Amino acid sequence: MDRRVAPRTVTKKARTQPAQSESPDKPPRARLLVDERRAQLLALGLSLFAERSYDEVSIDELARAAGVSKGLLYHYFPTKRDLYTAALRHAAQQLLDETQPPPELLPEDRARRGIETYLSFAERHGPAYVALMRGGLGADREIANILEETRSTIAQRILDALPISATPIVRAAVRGWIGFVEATALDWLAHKQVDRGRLVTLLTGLLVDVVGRAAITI
Amino acid sequence: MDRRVAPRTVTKKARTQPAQSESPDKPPRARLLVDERRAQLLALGLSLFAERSYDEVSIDELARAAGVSKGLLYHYFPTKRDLYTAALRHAAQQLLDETQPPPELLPEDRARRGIETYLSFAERHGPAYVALMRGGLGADREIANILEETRSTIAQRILDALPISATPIVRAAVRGWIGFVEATALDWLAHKQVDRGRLVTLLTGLLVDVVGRAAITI
DNA sequence: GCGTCTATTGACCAGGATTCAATAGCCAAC
DNA sequence: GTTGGCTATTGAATCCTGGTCAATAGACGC
Repeated sequence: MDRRVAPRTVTKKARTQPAQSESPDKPPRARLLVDERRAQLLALGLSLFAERSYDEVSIDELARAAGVSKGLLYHYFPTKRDLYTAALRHAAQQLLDETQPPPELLPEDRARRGIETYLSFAERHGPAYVALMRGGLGADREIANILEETRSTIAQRILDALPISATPIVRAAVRGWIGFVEATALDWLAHKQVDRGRLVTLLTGLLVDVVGRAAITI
Repeated sequence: MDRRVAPRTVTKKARTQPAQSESPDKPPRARLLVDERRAQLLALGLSLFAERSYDEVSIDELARAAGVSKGLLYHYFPTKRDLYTAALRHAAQQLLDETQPPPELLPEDRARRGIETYLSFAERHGPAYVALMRGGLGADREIANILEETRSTIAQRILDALPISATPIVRAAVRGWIGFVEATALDWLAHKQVDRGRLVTLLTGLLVDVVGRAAITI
């Protein structure tokens, strides 16, 4: 996570390098491709917002860390919150991608594998995962939507793999189970008291219980 | 939810009412008892923060809605966030109080009753409950702590009522179950697709499943 | 009525989000 | 290799909102 952009586009020619010692080390304007810069800012935002809360991270800090002017941030993201939500969306998508289990596996294995990769993601990204899930920002619409969609996508994957029809109660149960997974993942990250394998086993088995009980609940 | 304080302390004497038409309707300073004022501001804060996110509600708006100067808010709450957390804490405590089931009931009935009152609370307070749970504010420490303590208290209640010892995995499972309840409650509020009684039955039965499965998970 | 206590005010300040006209890399055409 | 144009980038100015503080004005006891 290098917080300073390597002025690679400059190295080609290294022209207009006045070598004036006006300021100790003032890197010349680094002009990147739009996509590169956007990706850089996104990644930086993600890493900063993962460690500290939304308004503990100022635009100025963000800009300084990126080695870029404040104005440029606004060129890429119309508002601070947009940067935040974009970063969140990015992380959420990454989570969805990684936890998509190979379709050739048997249903039970798919479930287990999905849970395993989910926990891996949580463990690997630590604070970012917490930020993603606790996502809050005080019930902000946009944020809530991102989380909502993410959960919804996961729920749909599960429902699709189920041999029974997705009645409202089954659907609710699956949503609940996702809440269960999030809660235990968070708890697990915080305390690391239970063995990872046991947790996976518990979660997998529980999915069966949950769906089963939902199906027979009158 | 009247957003203007009735100047009740003034009605006693109604003195120094100059009746000058200097401004259409400028209510005289209403001097309340500290506790009253504090309670009023807390309630107002809760209602506003329940509807819109933390920084969509400005101090100015809060003050205007309370019919009070900005400075007074800061007399009662050292910071905007303090007001927010105080309101949140208040709501959380209320939730805990209401969901405490009568101790004379049998364990199963206690569980059922607790869940019922929990859902009632969620239903009755609607947006406030959502704000409480989604509470985030970007993983702000203080906020997270309030939610953490609330969940922890509920978990402890359950663990105390359990006939088995609270091993780490059982503890984790109970935490997970609480996450399950929150997720389904939120979903239920949003869609109201499943019958309340069925949901209670599902949640109650699941608590048993969860604890049982946790206890036997190797 | 008068003095005291303190709840309340409103003008002020500071810091951080946002805007925008001006600047400067890079590329292509000559 | 110079010139012109496109646009990524800047930084100074603005605006908004959270937070401060000395001054004001209800209530109450005397």
